[in-house]
Amino acid sequence: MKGSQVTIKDIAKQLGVSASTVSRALKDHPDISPETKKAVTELAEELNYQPNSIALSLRQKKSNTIGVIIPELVHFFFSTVINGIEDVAYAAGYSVIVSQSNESYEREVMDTKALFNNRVDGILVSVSRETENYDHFQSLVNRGIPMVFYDRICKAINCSQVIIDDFDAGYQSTKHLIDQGYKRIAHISGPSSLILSKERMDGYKKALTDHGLKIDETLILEEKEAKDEKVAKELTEQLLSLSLPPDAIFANNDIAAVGAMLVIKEKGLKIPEDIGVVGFSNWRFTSLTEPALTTVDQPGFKMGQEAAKLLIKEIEAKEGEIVEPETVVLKTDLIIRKSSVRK
Amino acid sequence: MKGSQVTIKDIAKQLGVSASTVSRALKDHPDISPETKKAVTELAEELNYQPNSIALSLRQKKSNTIGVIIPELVHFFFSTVINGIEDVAYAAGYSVIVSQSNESYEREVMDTKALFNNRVDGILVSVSRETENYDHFQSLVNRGIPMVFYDRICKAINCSQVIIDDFDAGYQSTKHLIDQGYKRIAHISGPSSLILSKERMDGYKKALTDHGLKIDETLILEEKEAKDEKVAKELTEQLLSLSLPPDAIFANNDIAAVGAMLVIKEKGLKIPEDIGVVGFSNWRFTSLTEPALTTVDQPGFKMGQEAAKLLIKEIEAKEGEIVEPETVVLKTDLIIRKSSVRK
DNA sequence: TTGAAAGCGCTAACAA
DNA sequence: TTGTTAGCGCTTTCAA
Repeated sequence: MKGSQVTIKDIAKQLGVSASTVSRALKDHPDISPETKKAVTELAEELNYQPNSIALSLRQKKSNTIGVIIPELVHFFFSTVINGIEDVAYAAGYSVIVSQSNESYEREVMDTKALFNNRVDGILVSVSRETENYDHFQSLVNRGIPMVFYDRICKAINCSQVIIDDFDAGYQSTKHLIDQGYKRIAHISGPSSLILSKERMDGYKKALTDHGLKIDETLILEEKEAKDEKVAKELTEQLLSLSLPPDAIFANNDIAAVGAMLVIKEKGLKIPEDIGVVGFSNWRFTSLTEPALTTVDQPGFKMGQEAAKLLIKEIEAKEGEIVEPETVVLKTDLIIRKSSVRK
Repeated sequence: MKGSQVTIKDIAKQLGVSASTVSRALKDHPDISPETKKAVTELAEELNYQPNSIALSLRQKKSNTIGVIIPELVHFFFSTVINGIEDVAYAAGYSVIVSQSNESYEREVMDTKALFNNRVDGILVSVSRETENYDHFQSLVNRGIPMVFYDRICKAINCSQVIIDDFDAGYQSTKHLIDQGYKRIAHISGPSSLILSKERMDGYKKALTDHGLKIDETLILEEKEAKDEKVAKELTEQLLSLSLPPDAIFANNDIAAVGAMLVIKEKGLKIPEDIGVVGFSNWRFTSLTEPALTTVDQPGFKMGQEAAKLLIKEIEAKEGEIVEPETVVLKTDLIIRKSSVRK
């Protein structure tokens, strides 16, 4: 912010007019004479005048910035979401500030406050794995800050949200395994604190019962802590050493899927012949290196776009106008390769 | 930015003092009486007063924000860099605005201008693959905006920079292959527009000549366009169909390495028995799913930290003080697994 | 120890 | 058609 910038005053002085004239000329106000307009715009061009967005923010009480709280940037899915957000935000003239909670409740609370202090016009949130208390969000909503939840939503707060149809994803994944003739389908689920974990599991259960299979609770294991290669492998070990082991696994995430796959290989079993695996892939190249896995593809870019659109709509609603919270539901795709299907 | 915020004026009015007194009390100015101080801080607390950072920015001509230009967020390496940047920036009281160039020169130019207009106090840059003209950076540097380059640097501009010792990485990677007895080592290199591509290649060449091996230009292929699975596979096909094919490949990046590996497998060859592969891994789980690959691990987090430190040091240098550009060089690690080494 | 006033860069109501 | 003035929220010099 160094290197003293050209201001409206500088232009005004050089042209011997007032600052307001320059201001008006620059925004093509109808009152200003064509000559003045021309002189102003030309000099502005010449001096490479750039409006000071901070002064504008102060004046208009609007920062033209949106804040994003994201669990972790390193996941393909989430970084893709950011791309979608930027796509829409930039086009609408907003800057984007991204804060990572790193799946920590404490960090999330700090980030929320920091964004608020930075006077963002609105916030996009995907809650951390740890979060079970939502006061930090509610208090901002109460103050009238527009907020939209994406992916990891928060039912307790009445805001717009963009979600993936996780029930359907769970259902389709499980059905895909059933269709190939697998009978004992296990599920490695995500932490029960996340709504989407429950949705996926419900989809899984519904698919089983719809197709005349029983729900066997011994085949459902929860990955409680953070996603971790070791944990995923242990859970798979546990499943495979059951007296009645599963013949297929529906994994809640990429690591769980890959962990399962590694353990299965170690045991000398083959995918998909001996055991079928379907997993969510937050991770870019799962299907590139692991053609035997069927993966659930999540529409991250689209999700980012939709969330940003909703937020900007709320931000730009006229004062007093009430915006009814909306819910956008996006479908996943099942990426099936020949080599991931059992005949 | 809605929900009218408590201001210094509000506090002043309620307490029957002036705004300047409140301002001073809040920053613990020695002139203010303990009683006033107490009254002010207590009321501020009660009303949940938060200083308006935009007004502060305007007043102090400092936004306490740093801008980051990054080629693509979806790569593990780059998102890790962001983590490092945030780590240092937040601790020092700075916000971070991230812009992705998506490896596009045009986008990069736009991003640079946008950050400047947003009045960031300084910019961290990793140049896009396409960039060959650096005027957009030079003009900001000329205006006195502190700028630090990381990873993909720009020799033409005299700024601080944080780089990876890519020569050493190329050397070590190649040496690792030589040590295992491979004789015809190919190199899939990155675009020659990036300095680091050249460095890696020079390291590769030096390792060969240091160990009595000849440089065979037919074994060196450049991956010109964007990183792409298909291109990587084609290049490998090309290498393997040479009349004198290589017995090892040093790949410039993750995709090239994985692409090479896939083609090798398709041909019925084995890694590392028939052919050795070493690749840079910008990608999180290469070594998890591909234990046969030896990977070069790049210290992204550290790089982000160092770059942010240098930038903040420059930003906070006293007016007029001259900060000599510094270069920080970080070493890579070679991640070698038992299964990636030929006996 | 405190207050008044000016000003950061910009806009907009009001006046001319 | 243009200028004057006030003010967004804050800090700081100068005066009291």
